[in-house]
Amino acid sequence: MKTWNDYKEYVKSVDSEAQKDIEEIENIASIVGTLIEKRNSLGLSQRELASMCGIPQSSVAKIESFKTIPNLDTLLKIMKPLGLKLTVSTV
Amino acid sequence: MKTWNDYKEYVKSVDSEAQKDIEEIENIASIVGTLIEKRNSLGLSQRELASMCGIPQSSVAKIESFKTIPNLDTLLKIMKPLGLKLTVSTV
DNA sequence: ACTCACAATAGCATTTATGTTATCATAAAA
DNA sequence: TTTTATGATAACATAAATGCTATTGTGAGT
Repeated sequence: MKTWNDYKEYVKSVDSEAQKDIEEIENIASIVGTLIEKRNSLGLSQRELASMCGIPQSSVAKIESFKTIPNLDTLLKIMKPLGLKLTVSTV
Repeated sequence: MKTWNDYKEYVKSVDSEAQKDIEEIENIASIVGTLIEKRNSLGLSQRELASMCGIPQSSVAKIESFKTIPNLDTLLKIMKPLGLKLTVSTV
């Protein structure tokens, strides 16, 4: 069983430019992962959350399952009822 | 001369559901505004920043002038060379 | 077995962001 | 006055997200 790190190292060995793409993927995964955890910790189903956001359940599912990368406005719509906010800070 | 707050109050008086839309707009404006300030403080032109991101200058301009709301991945591409990161936190 | 809630997915239309290239208006500098 | 750099914008094609509706597979509970 290969781990995510195994794939990461492989991709970087094949494509030296992959580093920043990988960082971006992990960044997105981290943000979306936080959404999922928060939704679960609040005991909300995708349908419930979606109706709070005013977006369809299918859109929530696509984002949570990494089928699509959300727009900033959609992301904020979802974060709002979860009590989450997006902050820009310096590295 | 009407201010942004004047328009805000007017819209809210006409549409009571407008509150969260307004918050979302201000949230996006805050994030994009930070990008603009940071780019300027670094003395970078849109063209220079765009080439660092691997995206066209027109895309940067459209986002900075609020012609489009960026995707999460595009936003992260732009933030990277500016030394900015996106953080999810609880309200 | 049956029901129920759930996440995932499918098909389709529509909207929107993105890429590409080029141009425009402006202001600053030569 | 004539470059030069800059941000904004235009037109078009393509890619992608979203909305809408419905369905599927799965697991929990009855």
